Amino acid sequence: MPHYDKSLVWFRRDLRCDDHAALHQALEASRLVFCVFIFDSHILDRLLACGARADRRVEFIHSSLLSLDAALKKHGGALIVRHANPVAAIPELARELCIDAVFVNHDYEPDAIARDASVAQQLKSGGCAWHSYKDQVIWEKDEILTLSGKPYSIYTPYKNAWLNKFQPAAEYWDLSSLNPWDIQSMPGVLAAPGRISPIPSLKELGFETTDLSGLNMSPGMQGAQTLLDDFLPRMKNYRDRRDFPAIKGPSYLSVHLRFGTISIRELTRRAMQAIASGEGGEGAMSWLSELIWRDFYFMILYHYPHVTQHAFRPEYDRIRWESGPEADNTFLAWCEGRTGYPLIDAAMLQLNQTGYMHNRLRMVTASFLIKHLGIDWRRGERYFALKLNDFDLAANNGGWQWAASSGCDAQPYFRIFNPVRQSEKFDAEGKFIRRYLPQLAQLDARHIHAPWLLSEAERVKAGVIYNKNYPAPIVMHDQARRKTLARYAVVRKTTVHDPSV
DNA sequence: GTCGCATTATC
DNA sequence: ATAATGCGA
Repeated sequence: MPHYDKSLVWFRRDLRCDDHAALHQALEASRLVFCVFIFDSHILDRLLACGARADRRVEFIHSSLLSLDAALKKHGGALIVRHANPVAAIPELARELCIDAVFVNHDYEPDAIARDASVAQQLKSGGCAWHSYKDQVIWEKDEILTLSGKPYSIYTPYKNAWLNKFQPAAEYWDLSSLNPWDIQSMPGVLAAPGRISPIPSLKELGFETTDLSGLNMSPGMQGAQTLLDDFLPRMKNYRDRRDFPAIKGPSYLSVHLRFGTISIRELTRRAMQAIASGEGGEGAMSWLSELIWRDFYFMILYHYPHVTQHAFRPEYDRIRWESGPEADNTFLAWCEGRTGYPLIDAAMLQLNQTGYMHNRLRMVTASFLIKHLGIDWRRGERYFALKLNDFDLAANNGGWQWAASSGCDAQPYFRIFNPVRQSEKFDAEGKFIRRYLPQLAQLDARHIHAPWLLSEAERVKAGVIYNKNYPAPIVMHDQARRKTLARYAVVRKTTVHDPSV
């Protein structure tokens, strides 16, 4: 690595200044280090085109940038923030500041890879170096391969290989590869340009403030640390509590992992230390496994970028999904939580009202859209992308393809979640349902999962009136199940012989 | 080639 | 009990 006079760290989905690979490397190799974030005008325009002037994610980023800027200022630096097309703006800024090298962390999304390639090419032709580092995953793209040198497509062997990548040590694993990237005691110095324009306000970006604070969502590194501190004592219970939407089982850190306001190495270290010390119970391994799924889906997206458009398994693109006005209506009913299945509707209301949906419910609602309403999983994927605060292309796509049975290591196509069984199992008392559907609150725990099983008189007695305050079920499970099995028959390689013949 | 096995179930 | 299929060693 040559030594540079002036470098630029381009922040993207890594909005923190601790344990930051690119920032560390820049400070290692440069005399002065400038920092920049670009609000990508393409992305913001697309959000505004959807009418989303109030987007929690834009506010989350904006607020996280203010804290990042404040933290950088404490060390003599500052965050340059611009609203532009980064493909033009980064080379431009590099020229303005006479930058010798730009440092970033790898991004694995197809569009981001193309964007980075274009920026890197321009910089290089202008005599500026480009350095990109692994930061947002533990083991990336080509670090975990099968014995034949190919990427894994089945999670369990991938996970085993992922774990085995850590050398054994006296304390279980050698975790030195998870040590934080040092920022504090580096040779390089953070710098701020002489004339720096203030960070644009949300309003100047074309957006409005949202209900982030009302939702008790704290952006920035501090917000992430608060959540982590809250989760650490609960980690050992994670496996046993994670599946119940009415209780506080998960860490709620996904949005911070999305924007990099916390380091994946810190979380992984915490989990693996808890496992090694024996204090993590079953929960720590179960939580670590979720972090490994995250690496897995980044790896899949990198190697198989076609998954953003097509099924991972091509034969699943042969499926004929429901389309036309009637399908549009059922899709809208699903979006708005009007399916008549209380758990589904409560989950969709949680998503619509808070931008969050419990993981168990992401599976149940996805399965319902695909396998009860017969609607193309891509439509559901797009809706989640629009609504989820923690939306991440790799994980969202992986999850939807899993539910559609079309992905790598997906659930088998003939496995169709029964929304009532799921409701009875994971919200037995109906506590979560009642939180979002107060009109069902008077139904007792036995009937709240399937109100249509009550007589009309009993429903009315509990204050539930069809087409007035709650809809009749949009589809019946048995019928939908049979229809879906028929729909999925096109993916079968063999024909089943009728045993009676 | 062969064999064990596969996140989150359902009836 | 089920009821597939192909991955990965």
